[in-house]
Amino acid sequence: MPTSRAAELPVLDQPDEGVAPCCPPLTERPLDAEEAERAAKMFKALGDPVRLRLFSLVASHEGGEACVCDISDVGVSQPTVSHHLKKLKDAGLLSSERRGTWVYYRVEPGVLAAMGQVLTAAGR
Amino acid sequence: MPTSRAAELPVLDQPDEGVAPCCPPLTERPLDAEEAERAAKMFKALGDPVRLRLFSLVASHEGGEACVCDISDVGVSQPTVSHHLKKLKDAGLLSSERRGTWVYYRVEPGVLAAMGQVLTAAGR
DNA sequence: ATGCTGATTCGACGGATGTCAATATTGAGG
DNA sequence: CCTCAATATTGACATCCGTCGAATCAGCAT
Repeated sequence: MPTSRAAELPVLDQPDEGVAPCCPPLTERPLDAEEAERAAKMFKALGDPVRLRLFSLVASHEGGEACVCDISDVGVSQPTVSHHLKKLKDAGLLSSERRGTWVYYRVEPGVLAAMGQVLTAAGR
Repeated sequence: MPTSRAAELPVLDQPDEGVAPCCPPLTERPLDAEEAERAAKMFKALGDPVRLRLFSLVASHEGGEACVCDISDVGVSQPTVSHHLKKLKDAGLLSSERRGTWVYYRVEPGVLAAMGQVLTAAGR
C-alpha cells in the first residue's frame, strides 16, 4: 500500500474557469477545423471504456489522485493499463508523478470544467 | 477536497435534469464496466474532428436542426459525411428526418446536458 | 417513364487502435 | 551488489476506423 501523502495538497482552486480554453461551446457556433482537432482529442481519450473507467477511478479517488496500483483492476493486463494511462496523459487529461516505488495520476485541474463547458453553454 | 463551492456560480438552467441517465459524474464514484461502455460510446462519437464539426454545425444551426446540404462542407467527401452522421445517430446524439428531397439532422434533446453532467458534477 | 439532385449504402484500402506476453526500467531493501 | 515489486516500453497481432469512388435509393420535376 502507498504511504500516506503529506497533508499539503495544492489548493489552487480559482473561483472557476481559468483553464484550457480549447474552444467555444458546440452550440454557440460551428467549430473550425483547428478547434475540432483539439477538442476531439480530449473526447477521443474518453471514448474507450477502459480509459473512461481509469479516468473515473482517478477522478473519484480521494485527494483527486490515485496510485496505479489502486486502479489497475479494470479487466485488462497491466501493460494495457499503463498504455491507457499514457494516452490520457498525452491528451492532457491526467498528469503523473512518481513517488518512490509508486506512480500517482491526478486529474489535470480544469479539464473537466473545460470539457463540460464545450458541451453545455451554461455560464457564458 | 478543497473546493468551497459556496459562491453563486452561473445559475444552472433548470433544477431538473430530465434526460439520458447514462451514468453518474465521473468524479462521484468509479464507473462500472457497463456504465463506462455506455458513456464511452458517446464520447467516442465526438472523438473525431469531422464528426465534432458536423455535430457542432447541427447544434449551432438555427432551429437546432440542419439539412445535410447545409453542413456537407467539412473537407471530406459527401459519402463520408453521411457515414459520420450515421455514427452520430447510432450513438444517440442526433436524429434525422426526411422532408422531401432533403434530410434534416437535429441534436437529440438532453444529450448535451447529460454528457455535461457526467463531466461536471453540477447537480451534486 | 426519364432525368436530375440530394443522400445513403457498398466494397475496398491503408492506417490507427486495443490487447497481450516478454522485456526493460526504476526505486526500495536487504 | 543483488533481488524484488511497481510501471513502462517493445513488438506483434487482430480488429476497428476513416476515407474514397462507385453504385444505389428517394423525391421531385419535366
